[in-house]
Amino acid sequence: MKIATWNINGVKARIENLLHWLQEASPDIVCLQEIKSVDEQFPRQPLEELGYHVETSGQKGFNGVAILSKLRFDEVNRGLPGNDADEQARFIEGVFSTETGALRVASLYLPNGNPLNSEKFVYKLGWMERLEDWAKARIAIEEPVVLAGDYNIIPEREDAKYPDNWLNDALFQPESRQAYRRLVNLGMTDALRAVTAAPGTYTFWDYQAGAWQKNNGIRIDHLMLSPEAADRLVSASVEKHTRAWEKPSDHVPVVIELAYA
DNA sequence: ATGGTTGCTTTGCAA
Repeated sequence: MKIATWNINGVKARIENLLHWLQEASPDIVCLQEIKSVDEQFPRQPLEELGYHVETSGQKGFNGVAILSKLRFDEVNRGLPGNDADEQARFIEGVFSTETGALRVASLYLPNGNPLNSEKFVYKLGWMERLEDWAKARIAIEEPVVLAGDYNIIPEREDAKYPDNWLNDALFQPESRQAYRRLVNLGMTDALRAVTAAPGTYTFWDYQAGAWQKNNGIRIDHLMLSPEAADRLVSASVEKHTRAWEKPSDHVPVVIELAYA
């Protein structure tokens, strides 16, 4: 089973690229972030014509997440628990049936958190505490879980071409990296890190200042696996070539293969 | 070097 995550930076602006990539890669489940669309305007019809079930959690103008799946959704939940006042659309999860039971897949868009010393950074760290609680509960019941999305976190120096450029950025703050590390210490596996130890594997290149041409990238899109999901990990890869397409997203898809029939 | 680019709520804001 192929499961992907992709921050597409606007689903309406990116629909042609999305359809092209789905036909090329044929993933079974795709977690999307930054759809920047309300649910009513999400272009679900061409995706359904490719055989995908579509579940969205959108909002006007920015944020927004979705899951596309060739498998039928047994269950869908929107929103990360732990703060009823949080109205930002950054989390959706689906539950699917496999031959060995349920598989849970979540699509998350973790807050960027910039600038530092602002409410946005406080919100980021609070959101990560809620995510940790969510992961703890899921790990405790020994359920296979894929927690995929744009984490807006550079885990290690080797995950940036120029790590020193990010020292004053929320994506590379010690607090952000420690919160990410706590997920690992709970037992979550960073799928791409587990498969490829090669430095220089990036998932995002800024639109500005020729970052793509200079390979000035960072690795911030991650698929974190619970132990039961990690046991089935076969491969992980980055769909880097999509960044060179016309009208690209600034992120590229990351794909894992799990051993399900 | 405080630039540079993109998408939406558009001539500002978030990334």
